[in-house]
Order: sequence, then C-alpha cells, then structure tokens
Amino acid sequence: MSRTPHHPTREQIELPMVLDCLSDPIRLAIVYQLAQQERVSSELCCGDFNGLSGKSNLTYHFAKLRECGLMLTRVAGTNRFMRLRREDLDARFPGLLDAVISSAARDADRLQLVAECEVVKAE
Amino acid sequence: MSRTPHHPTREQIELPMVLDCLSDPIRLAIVYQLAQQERVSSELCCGDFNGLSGKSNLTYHFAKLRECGLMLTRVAGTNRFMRLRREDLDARFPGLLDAVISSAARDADRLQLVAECEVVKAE
DNA sequence: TCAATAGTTCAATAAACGTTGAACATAGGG
DNA sequence: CCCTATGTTCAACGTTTATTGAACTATTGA
Repeated sequence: MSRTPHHPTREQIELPMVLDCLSDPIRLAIVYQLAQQERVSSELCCGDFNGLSGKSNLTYHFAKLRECGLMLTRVAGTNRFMRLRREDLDARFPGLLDAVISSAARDADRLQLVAECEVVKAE
Repeated sequence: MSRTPHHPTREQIELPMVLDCLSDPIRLAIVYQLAQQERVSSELCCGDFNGLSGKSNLTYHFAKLRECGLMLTRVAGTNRFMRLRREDLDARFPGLLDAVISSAARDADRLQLVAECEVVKAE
C-alpha cells in the first residue's frame, strides 16, 4: 500500500514539536541510536529498535518523529529505513541536536541508552 | 505561608523533563524572557508575564519550570522573583539552553515571543 | 504457491496535561 | 487597621498522550 510516508518541509519544522518529541524517553533513545548510526553513514530499520518497546508502540513513536521533522523514513520492500534529518535540523536549530545528543550521552546510564558498540550492527 | 519553594538539586535535573518543559509554548516564552533578562542581571516576577496567560495558569507553568530545574524562585514579600538556573543547566547539559534560546529567537515571530526591548523594563 | 517476516492499523484504556474561575493567603501602604 | 496588590490552591473540565493486543497488509524467500 503506502508509498513514502508524509514528511514536513524544512520550514515546517517547529521548535516546540521537536522538543516535545525529544522529551519522551523512548523517542530520545531512538534519536540517540540514529545519531550513533550517522557515524557509519548507514540507516536503521524498525526492527533494530525492538528492544525499546513493542512493534505497534514503536510505529506510533516513529510517526511522531517523522511528523515533527526529526527523522526521515524510506520504504524499501518490507523494511522502512530511517535516518535523522541532520541537515534540516542543523539549519533550523543550529547546535540543538548536538547538544541534546551529547547531553543524552552524558546521562546514558540514567536514560538507559544502549552503548555505542551495540548500535552499530556487526556485518 | 510558604517559605522557599522546592527546587531539585543540580544532579536531579533530568534531560527529558527539561525538554518537555521547554516544549510548551508558554513555558518557552517564559524561559526566553528570563534569558533576555539575564543580560541586565536582574530578575522578573510573576506579574511580568501576565501577558502570556492568566495568573493561575502561570502559577502552574512556573511550578513546572521550577520542578524540572529550569528556574529558581526567590520569595520576597508578596513577590516571587525568578531567574534561570543558568550555571546548573550549562553544567548538566552544555550548550543546550543556548541552542534552545537562539533557536527560539530565530523563530520569534512564529512563537509570538516579545521583542527584546519590551522585556527589559524601563526604570 | 505458501509461509514467514516486517510493519501498520485500529480500538480500548489509563494517566497526564493545560486551562479556567472562584476562593484563599499574605504582605505592604494609606 | 483595613484595603489593595501579588500570587497560590483547589476542583472541574475536556484534550492529548503512551501503551497494549488483536487483526490486518504487503513483500520476500523457499
């Protein structure tokens, strides 16, 4: 069925929505994991986050992240590949994403974030 | 009645709570206004925000901002003077507050934030 | 072609949220 | 001493939120 799901344009990205999206622990963990993945310039798909919650709940959080402009979803067969909208976010809110991610990294224990090595999949 | 209201310690300040607090447009406007006031190193009291909402609703938002560690309230007579917890926030989440405030400033129109000159009270 | 895989949709639920107004508390100035 | 100004508390409300499980769709590989 569904072609490419809806994404807001860069200009449509709103600060309060982005902050609200990042304020949920599960979504923050997703964003953090996507940020780690940026370093090896590959994408992650839904299944890579199964540790965080159930599938239907993740679908809900992915939709929020997409609709507020934090991430981009690309449909490929039965998979949906996701990555951060790094360029758009840095253009709209310079330094914000990095500050959030490095703050999250400092509190990784408290936030129960996965360690880096666990994120990058072995291939 | 109430002596100094409760504030979390620096270490108790949590990233998701801070982001959630900043995601509300009224609270973001309050924080923005407090940030402008930092420049003249003075404080603001509740009444200075009456343009944003009704008094009891502001009390509610002030409590949220206090409890999540974003601001400090000092009781003086019948007034409550407030300021950002700049040092604590910069220590816990380096760059975050500045990124949020400058992002808000860029979107001042959209977010309906008061202009700088209106914030600093004439004396 | 069939079965397994990957993910979505939908309805239901409980909790948290933002907003309002009325009643209350407290301090300071005439 | 009272009156006013400043701000809080409380209950009520309608809305939005996160979470769950069951049913569903669609693609792929054997």
